[in-house]
Amino acid sequence: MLSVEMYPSLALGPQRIGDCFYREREAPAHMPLYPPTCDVAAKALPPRLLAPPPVPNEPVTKTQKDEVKMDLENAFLWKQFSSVGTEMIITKKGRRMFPGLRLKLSGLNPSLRYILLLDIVPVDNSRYRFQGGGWQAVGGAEARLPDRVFIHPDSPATGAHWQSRTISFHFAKLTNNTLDSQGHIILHSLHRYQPRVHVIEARDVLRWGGGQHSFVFPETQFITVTAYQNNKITELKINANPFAKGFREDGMNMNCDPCDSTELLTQPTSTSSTDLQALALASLPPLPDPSCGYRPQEASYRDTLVPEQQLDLGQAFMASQMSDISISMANGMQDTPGSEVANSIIERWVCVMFDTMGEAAYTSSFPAAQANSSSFPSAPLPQSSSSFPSLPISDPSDTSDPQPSISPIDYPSILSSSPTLSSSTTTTPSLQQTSFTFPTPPPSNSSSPQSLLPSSSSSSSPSANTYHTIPETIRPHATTDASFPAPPSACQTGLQDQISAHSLLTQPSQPLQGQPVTSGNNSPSDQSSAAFIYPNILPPNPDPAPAAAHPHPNQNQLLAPNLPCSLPTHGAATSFAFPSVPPHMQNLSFSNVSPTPSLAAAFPPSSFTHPSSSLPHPPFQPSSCLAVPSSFQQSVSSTPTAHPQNLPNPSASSSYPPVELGGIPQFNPPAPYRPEMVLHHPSLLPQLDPSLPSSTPPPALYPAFPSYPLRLCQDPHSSLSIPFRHLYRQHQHGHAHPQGSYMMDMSTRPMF
DNA sequence: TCGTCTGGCACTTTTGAATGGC
DNA sequence: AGCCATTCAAAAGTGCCAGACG
Repeated sequence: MLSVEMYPSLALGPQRIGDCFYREREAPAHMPLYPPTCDVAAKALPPRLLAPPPVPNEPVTKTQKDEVKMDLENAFLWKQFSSVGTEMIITKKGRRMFPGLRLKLSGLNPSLRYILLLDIVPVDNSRYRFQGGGWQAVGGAEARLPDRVFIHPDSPATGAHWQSRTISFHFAKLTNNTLDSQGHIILHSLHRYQPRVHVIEARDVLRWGGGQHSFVFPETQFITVTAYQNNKITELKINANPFAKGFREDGMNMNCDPCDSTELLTQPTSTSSTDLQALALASLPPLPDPSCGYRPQEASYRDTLVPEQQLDLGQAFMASQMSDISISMANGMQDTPGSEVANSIIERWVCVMFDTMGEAAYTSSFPAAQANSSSFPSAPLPQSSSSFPSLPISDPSDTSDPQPSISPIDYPSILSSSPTLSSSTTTTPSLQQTSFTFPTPPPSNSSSPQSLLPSSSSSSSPSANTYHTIPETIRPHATTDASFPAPPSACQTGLQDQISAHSLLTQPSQPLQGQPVTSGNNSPSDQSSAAFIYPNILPPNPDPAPAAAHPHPNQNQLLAPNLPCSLPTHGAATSFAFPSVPPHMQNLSFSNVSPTPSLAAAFPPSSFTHPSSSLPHPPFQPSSCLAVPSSFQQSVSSTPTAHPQNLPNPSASSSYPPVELGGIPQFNPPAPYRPEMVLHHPSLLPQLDPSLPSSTPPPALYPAFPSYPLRLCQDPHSSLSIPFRHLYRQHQHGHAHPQGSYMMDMSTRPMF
């Protein structure tokens, strides 16, 4: 089982959230500085502070927030890699991602502060092997590793800050070292992952956990490797990565700054990314199908707003903490015991937040993912020629590309609600629905009129209103994986692409996802046969039916409920135990949650099941569920209706009772330093495998993962200066860190 | 034997300190 | 003394390769 022994790093102070912050500049050699721990606060933290704010009795309808839109600026580059089958090197010391995630945010409230998180979740429950020029699933995935979240160094920062520059997560590193103590994101080699970005409001020091938006860019899926398998990928990396310049035959120098976490936007579009892409692409073969050309820059995924959670921590507390955090807070820092408490509280809050986030992630990210992935293979839309997959993009400057580019598809936000924890003060229920805008239309998608595409970058883009959805569903295995490279059978026209949110919701129910996987198909042999051919090899028009017919071997297992929280099948739904979480915390934001329909929509069962997570965790209650009110759970679990088909209109779906957010006055300007933080949180581990039926608990491929209850442990290192700490999933029995560090204590997790 | 992983290597970029000039 | 620009060395990132491991 997972335990501290197994993951020593988990117990390390640095791992903690607070520790996650470090100042890049200050640290020599880019070594993360782990400030002193701030555990003391925890000890000092008065119980009352720990207690979550009371849940508002009545959800207040919250005005729809501005739609938050996120664009993947270097989507073009990602697309290039995706078309070949993106591979990411992981090393023991940690390896940066390339391409990195370069994002542009819009729709944020300039005055509010937001935290940006990056997490990487497995796409399916398979292990891959590069064979015959493609990636094939060759077996079950390995036991899931501690989940870590990378918090953007600039976090928290104002909406104006985020929107004024290109946001890059290049600092995030991937490692295969399960004992990693550097806070890197731990992944298994030869597994397929999907990065996700979460935007969380931090309205004020006292109240964090406002609306949450999660974004998934299907083209950013990748397979982890310790050495590149596909020469094409190597070529792309060498051509596009400045650090690999030495390997270029032509010595082409790419103009890009790999190190900028955020790039100030002097222009509407980040030139650097564009230039980079252009340069990188220059050497690349042209895309076969221009008609399907999509404009990464313009494309944007729209997230769904996650229920807001508020924690009313208390100003004094928050102020002190924030100051300590070195996050410049307007309120100034008070060096008082309160600060310590604040830290602890924050950590606690983070745990909770992530729990809720997890849900959010499910809602937003999954849907998107589904849509996306599905779009490739099973996209309902007509167009089709999906040349997308393996075709290289010829025109580096796709922006300039005269050819019709596919307008970004806006996916209806699956779930947008901001259930606010009712703080003592006001609670405004806010449901927000945002649509997902898929930056990259299904790969092969046909050209959609540009006009249709709202440029994500432009704040003015009206896209917010439109919920365009791509009816595609993601399939974890074989054909479904197509999301990645797979050539979509059809290209979407912008108009066509625009699908009502409702349709989006319903789509999940479509054949692919909805269809239950038969156990018979699960045989290992089947797996190999059904092997998903990573990128190119996918059949032009993957037939959903076949996919269903040849589910990944693991699928059976995958059958587990999509949502961790929705594990009712396991019977866990109601039984969640969150030792560390106060009861009311659990109920926090969701008390008002509207009935299932919305939830179901948000979390289509089929679409979310992640084999690894879901399967193994029978009883498991993801921490993500932590914040979920019982009602929510019930809805989810009880709502088999979750099937998209049954789902009500998306708009309706966003029925979460809004949690009220306190308006925090001012966050100080972003801290000068670049703190990085990695969190372990179960909640953020949604399952990307849509195809799995939620209703039936899958047979366990792996020993079931027990639940991951959140547990706060005291950490001797208290560093008031650091607001956040890494949260680790720890075995429930997890030994409290000797030093008493706070950790996410995940309930027992079997070690394999 | 095969597949995978690891560490070292050469190369490049980035960063910060040191230096010099104004 | 302060500011700015330039230079240099160290650190870090990159892919390649040979060897080790299971």
